[in-house]
Amino acid sequence: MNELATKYDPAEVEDKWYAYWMEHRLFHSEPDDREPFCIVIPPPNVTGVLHMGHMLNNTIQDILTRRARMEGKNALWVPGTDHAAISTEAKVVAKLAAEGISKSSLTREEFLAHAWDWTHKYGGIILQQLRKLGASCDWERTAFTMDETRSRSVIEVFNRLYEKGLIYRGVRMVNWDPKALTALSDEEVIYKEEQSHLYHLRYKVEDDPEGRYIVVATTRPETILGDTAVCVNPADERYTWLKGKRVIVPLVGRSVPIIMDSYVEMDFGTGCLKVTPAHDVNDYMLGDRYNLPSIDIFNDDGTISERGGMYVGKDRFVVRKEIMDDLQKAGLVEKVEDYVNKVGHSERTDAVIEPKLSMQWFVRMQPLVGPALDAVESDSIKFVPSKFKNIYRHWMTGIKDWCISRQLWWGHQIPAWYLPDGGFVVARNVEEALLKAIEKSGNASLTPADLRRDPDCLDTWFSSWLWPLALFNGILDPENKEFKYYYPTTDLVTAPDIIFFWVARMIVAGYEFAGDMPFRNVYFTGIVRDKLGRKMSKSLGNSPDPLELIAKYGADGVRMGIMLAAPAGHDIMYDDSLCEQGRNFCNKIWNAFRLVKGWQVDASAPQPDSSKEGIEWMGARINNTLAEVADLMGKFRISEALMAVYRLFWDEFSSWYLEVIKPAYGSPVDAATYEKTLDYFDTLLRLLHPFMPFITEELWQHLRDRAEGESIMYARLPEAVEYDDAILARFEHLKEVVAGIRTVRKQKQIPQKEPVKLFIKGPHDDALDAILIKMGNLEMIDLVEEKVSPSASFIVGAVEYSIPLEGNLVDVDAEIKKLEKDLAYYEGFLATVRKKLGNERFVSSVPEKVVAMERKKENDALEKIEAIRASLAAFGR
RNA sequence: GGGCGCUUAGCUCAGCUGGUUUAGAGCGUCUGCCUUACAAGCAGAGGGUCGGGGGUUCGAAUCCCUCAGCGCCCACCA
Repeated sequence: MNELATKYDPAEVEDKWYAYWMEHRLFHSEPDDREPFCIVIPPPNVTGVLHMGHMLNNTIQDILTRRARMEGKNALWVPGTDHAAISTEAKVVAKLAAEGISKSSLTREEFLAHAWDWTHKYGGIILQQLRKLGASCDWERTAFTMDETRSRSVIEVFNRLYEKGLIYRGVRMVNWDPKALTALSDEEVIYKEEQSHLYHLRYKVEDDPEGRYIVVATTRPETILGDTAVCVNPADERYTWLKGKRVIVPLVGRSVPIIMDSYVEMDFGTGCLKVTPAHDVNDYMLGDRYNLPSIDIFNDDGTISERGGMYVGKDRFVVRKEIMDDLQKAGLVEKVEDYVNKVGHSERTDAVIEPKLSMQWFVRMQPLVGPALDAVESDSIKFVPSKFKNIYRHWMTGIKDWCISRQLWWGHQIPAWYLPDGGFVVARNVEEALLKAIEKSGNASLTPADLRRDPDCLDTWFSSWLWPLALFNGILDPENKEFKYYYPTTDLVTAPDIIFFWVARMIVAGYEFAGDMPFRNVYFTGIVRDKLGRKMSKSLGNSPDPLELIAKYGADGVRMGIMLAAPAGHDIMYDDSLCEQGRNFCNKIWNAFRLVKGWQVDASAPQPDSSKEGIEWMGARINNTLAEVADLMGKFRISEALMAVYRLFWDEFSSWYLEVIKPAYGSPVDAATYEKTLDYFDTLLRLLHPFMPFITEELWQHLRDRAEGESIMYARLPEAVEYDDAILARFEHLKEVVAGIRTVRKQKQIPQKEPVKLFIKGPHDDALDAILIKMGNLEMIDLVEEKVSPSASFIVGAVEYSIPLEGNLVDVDAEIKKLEKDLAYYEGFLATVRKKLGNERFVSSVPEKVVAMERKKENDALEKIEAIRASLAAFGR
């Protein structure tokens, strides 16, 4: 094995092992007698590409899945993609536009053909990218939110909810996206603070002999075209004289009534509110209450319509400027103030949302949320971190109806058919619709051609919310074996920004359609930010390309890098240097392997005592970490678990254990030590595998002879067994002694190769003497009553260690200074301990255990102080 | 305007049902080393009094109050 390169080359092994895992179908899972473990992937947009958020998210899912598999569970990670209605349709529309084709010139079928072409061309790229990461998804189960089973599930669910009276169709004020030309749900509107203006406009009082006017403050002057009233607070004495009067809308010249409603805040703006019922949620409410006409002045794309009467065809933001110019010229502007307000933007297109009155489909959510709320409240479904429970509860308790219709073609078409003479039926297909239509209309001569299907599609999330159910066909065939085995799934890993869009709704759907939770634990990742704390985004250009990172650092290195940066419950401050650390760690593992496999083994060689001692310690140390990692993983503290393994491998196994058992150069290692070392290496690789699948498979395969088809993926993770804490404590003491010797060597410039003598004064445990001699390169250890001079000494615990030196090498002043510094420290410490112990109330009111601990501290400090004093005395102090 | 969270070494974070040797880790920094597994490395060292202030307690990074800064979620003041 000596011909192995000194550096690990990930490119050489990653594709090889991924192909091997695929070839042997090692990711595939079928129901059996084992305990199931299941994760369903948050389906990425079918035509999307991998970004850092996916990297984080999927690395975590893979770690959880691989670990469960190695714990002997039947682990399944189901991959898939989302049709992403709005964003995919927008991409296809843009692509067609580039070719000079407008969507409106196409039939629905033609457009969908283009959309499917696009999906087949770009769809699944992201899943290929996940393979580069090492994702152990069961690709045989890859699903799509618009495939046959998922589509039928969506239609079924729509029908069931409709039959229960939980889906209705009606005219409501909805959020309109003038760019995507569709209605949106409330959740798809992002409110952003914007620097804007508050325009104070003059409305003349109609037929007023004195020519009086009132001043109305608005942020949207262009909407005066749709004004149908002006409202003041009835308690506002400034405006009592306006009662019963009418005012003239500036420029427009329309006469509108003054209405009085306490909704208006007297101390905001001028206390006068213009009312535009068609374009503002609150104005709509006022219009409703006072029976005002509603004038919709906008076209769907945000330009002014014929009904606006002026500026027809111009964009709303252009009109805002123009109308202000015209108002200015007409002397109808009182003043313009700077003003910061919140403006709703489309989550997908970023277009400014226009409140719009329109006919849409809605789900009544309130009757559905009960069990979902209770499940999280009672921790039946566990949220990690738990702070998201508050956010969830707040949303659920104030939940509003969900607008599910979208004016798109790409998606699940709403299963409603309109009858020729009015009315509609909801059905699972056109045949069923026809039967229902005939029954409803009493017209037996109806044919499918007489029915017109609702052209709109459903919100993407109306299919996503069924994901864990529909993946196992749990909607259409709830008694099937797979659904019964894998559902409820185990963990869900997702970003917190889709808690309402997706997580909450899945929980609702789980209880509504299957009577059970969709998953037991939800792990919310942080948001990946750059090292300046900015969210990674395309527009900022601060997001590295994950595939380039993998090419540079290896998939294992990148996985480790991102996990090191991802403490539970925090955003991720990502920096390339973390991947570098990951890559370096791979190299460390690689070289440890080169060392061990490079040894000659001599079956007849005796096992040195130092190796026996080292083996005993390493066994305990590994068990210690096994337990720690199990505990941390159970709490989803994944980066801490990784760090524990990292330190075990690097600091304990490589820096200590391997150095302890390493044979002299050119000498063989004894068989017992060698075998035990391979065992330990094997265990460490298993412990590492969920985090770094590729390098661990590569080395595990080479560590011993493996049969074709064998994989570390299915090697069982050892469970921690009992060990003696004293072994660990003893070794920690030894490390300090060795470090002390090294420090003396460094200060006195004594090379490691030159053996030294070590004199020990104080209680000495000789259990690790063989290691001490080897690691310190000691020619002898001697227990003494009095310190030997001249020498350099150091104290560990209450034991004084000294190395005799040529007199001229001893810097007496420095030695004394150091000892005095230590003495001061321990005397200070002793004082604080004694202060406690001297306190009546402490000794009488505190558990005995605590007092005993303080007494031990006191005792240890005293011993230490005594040792230091003795040392100083030897220098004549 | 509500609600939640955060502020601990240069950086990123543990510790927080108060007492586990007058604060821990990784990275970075500094000082020696190209010592035949690894310079993507080895060995050693330095570094914070726990955002400010007040309080409770025998004892507080850990509990309470308050101030400041940062972040997130929600909300119809145009």
